[in-house]
Amino acid sequence: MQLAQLQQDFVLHFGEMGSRWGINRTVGQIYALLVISQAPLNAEEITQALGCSRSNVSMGLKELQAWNLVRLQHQPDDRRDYFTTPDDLWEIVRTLVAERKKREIDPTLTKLRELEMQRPEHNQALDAPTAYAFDQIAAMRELIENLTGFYDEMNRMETERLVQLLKLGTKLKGFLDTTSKILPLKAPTSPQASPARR
Amino acid sequence: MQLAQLQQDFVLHFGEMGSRWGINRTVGQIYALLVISQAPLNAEEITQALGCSRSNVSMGLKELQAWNLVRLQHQPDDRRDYFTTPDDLWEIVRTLVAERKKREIDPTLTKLRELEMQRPEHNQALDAPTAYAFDQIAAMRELIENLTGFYDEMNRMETERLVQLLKLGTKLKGFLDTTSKILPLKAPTSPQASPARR
DNA sequence: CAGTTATTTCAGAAATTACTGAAATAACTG
DNA sequence: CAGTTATTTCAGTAATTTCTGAAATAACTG
Repeated sequence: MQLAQLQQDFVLHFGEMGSRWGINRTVGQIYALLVISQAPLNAEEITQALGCSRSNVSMGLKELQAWNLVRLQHQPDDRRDYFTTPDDLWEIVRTLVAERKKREIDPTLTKLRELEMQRPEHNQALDAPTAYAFDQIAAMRELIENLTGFYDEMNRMETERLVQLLKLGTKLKGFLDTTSKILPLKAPTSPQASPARR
Repeated sequence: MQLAQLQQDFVLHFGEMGSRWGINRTVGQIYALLVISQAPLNAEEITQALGCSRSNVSMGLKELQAWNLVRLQHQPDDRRDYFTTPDDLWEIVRTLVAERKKREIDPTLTKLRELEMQRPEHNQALDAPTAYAFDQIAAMRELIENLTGFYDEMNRMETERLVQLLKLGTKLKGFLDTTSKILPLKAPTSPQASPARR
C-alpha cells in the first residue's frame, strides 16, 4: 500500500510526536495509520504503508495492545490478525488517560503514601528539613488524590454526559456560586504548613 | 550535602519516573530535590546532593526553566543563582499541564487544522479512504477543541474554586441533570460519519 | 586590568532505546 | 506429518539521548 499525501502527512506527524508522547516513532505511525483507515489492517499492510521492518510492526502492535489502544479482529477465511482502533474517538481518549494515569501517576501516589507512612508519631523527633519534606510529600499526595478522585468521577460518566459537561464551560462557575452557599468555601484544604521560604 | 533516607528515596523515585514523564533522570531528581527543600538551593548544592556532574545540573536547571517550573532567586552578598519551586503545589500543576498541552497537544491541533484546510469543496472529488481520513481528522480536531476549551475554563478559575470543583465529585452529576432540562441532551455532538467498520 | 568565581557550552563517551534480519515458534492445510 | 503461512523473539546494530570533563564565557573584585 502506497499512502496518499494526506495520509502520509498525518502518519508522519504522529511519528514525530511519538517521542513527546512517550512512544516511539513506529508506534505513533502505526496508530495514526489505523485511526485514519476505515478497514482493519493486517501487519503486512502496515509494514508496506510505513516502510519499516515487519518485526518492528509486530513489536509496535504488541505495545499498542499493552496500551489497550487497538482491537484485534479476524476476517473469514483469513487467519491473519487485523487491527483497528475503537470506532469512538472518546473511547480512545479514555483509554489514553487511564493508561497514562496508571503509568505516570499511580506509581508516584503509591510511593508518596509509602513515604508518608514512615513519618514518626511525634514530630519533635524530626529535624526541620525532614519535617518540611514530610509536609510536602503529604501535600502532594493530597493534591494527587484530589485530581485522581475527580478523574474517577468524570470517568464514571457516560460519554454523552461527559461531552455535555465539557461543553458547559462558563456555566460551571455559576454552579460553584450556587453550591458554595451550601458547602462553605473556606473548608481547610491542606495543612500546607509552609512558613514561606527564606 | 548528604541526603537523609527520606529525601534520597523521594529524589530517586522522581529520577526513575522521569523517563515516563518525558524528562531525564537528572531533571526529575533536581526537581524532586527542590520540591522537598524549603530553602532555595544553588547549583553546587544540587550537584553535591545528587552526585552528578556540575554541567549536568546546569543543563537540567536550564530545562526546568524552559518548563517554567523553577523560580530563580538571589541571596544578599552572594552572586550565585538559587532555585526554588513555587510555594503552591497547585501552581506547579498548572504549569505542568500548560506546558504539556503546549508540547503534546497544540502542535497536533495545528497540524489537524492544516490538514483539514486541504479538504476540497466538493466531496465527490475524493476517493472513499481519503474522505474517511478527512472525517477522522475533523472529528479528532473537534474532540481536542472540546477538551482544550474545557481546560481553558478550568485554568481561568482561581485555585480555591478549582479545588472546590474537584472535591465536588458526585454532585456534578446532579448538576448535569438540572441543566439538561434547559439545554436538551440530544444536541448533535460531532458529524462522526462513521458507518461502522467492516 | 589581572584574578577569582559562577555558569554555560560543547565535543566526545556512555547509556539507553529503537530497529532489523534471521531464526524460532505457532497455527493452519492437504 | 510435511509443507505453508503468520507471528514473535532476539541478538546484534543503528540511532538517539544523556552525561561528563574541559574549555569558553560571563560576572564580579580589588
